[in-house]
Amino acid sequence: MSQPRPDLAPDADLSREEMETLQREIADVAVFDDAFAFDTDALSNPLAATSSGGQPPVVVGIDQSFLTNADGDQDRALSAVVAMRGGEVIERVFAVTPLEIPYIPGLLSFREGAPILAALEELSVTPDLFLFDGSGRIHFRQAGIATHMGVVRDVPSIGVAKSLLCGSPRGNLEDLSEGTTVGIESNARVDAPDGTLLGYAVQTRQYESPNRYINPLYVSPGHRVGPETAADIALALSASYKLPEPVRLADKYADDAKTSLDD
DNA sequence: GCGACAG
DNA sequence: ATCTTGTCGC
Repeated sequence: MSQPRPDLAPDADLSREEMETLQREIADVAVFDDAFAFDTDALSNPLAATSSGGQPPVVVGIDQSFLTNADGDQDRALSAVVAMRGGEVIERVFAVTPLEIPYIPGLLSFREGAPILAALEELSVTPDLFLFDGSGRIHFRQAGIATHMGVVRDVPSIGVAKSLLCGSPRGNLEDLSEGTTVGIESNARVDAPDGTLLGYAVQTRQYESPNRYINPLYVSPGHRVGPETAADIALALSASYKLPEPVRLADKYADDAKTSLDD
């Protein structure tokens, strides 16, 4: 059984090359297959009494917003964490930490990892699953923020991104019907054999009629979850909105908490 | 050199 | 991510 790896936590003081080396190490220990004990069917059902007789699993959604100083510069990141069980919110916490580095595609976890880990420390319930706003295995070095955080805490995790960082869709992504998934495989930009399945484009919501259509989500394994299960869970946790509820609520909480701070 | 690029 | 009104469609 794997263990938490606090030694692999993101360090914003590392050189860019060291960050990339750390990401390859993280991808190496990450598990991109189902390796969890909770009951997937009980994720969104409030009354689900699991086969083992316990409570439904605790799903935690995580998202960030940014705070500005007097000069108008973004100087702090706010991480919002929303814990849900059986479709209901059971706890919310957030943490603010100073921003050390700018946003660099592929190095997001080194910018946002500190506030996330700090916020997770505040959580009193024990998470069974993390849902991140960002990529997991769909990443140049197969170590997006969902993978990085999942490995450090050794908690099953899934990356839910609104746009595609890298990789190639195995089919057309325009105007997919609700519930449809399209595989995303590695290409030359990804540190994996070409054709490796990295995740799925997932159409959680779609308009009924013509003209406009909603873009899919890009769901990928973070840690201890396989690509199919990750896509299934994203669909199961999406209600009336495009984003799965835990992520959508974390997104809103990050915004509300930010507003309540610099009011 | 040129293009791509989560949040 | 963030800055932001109106506006198209159900």
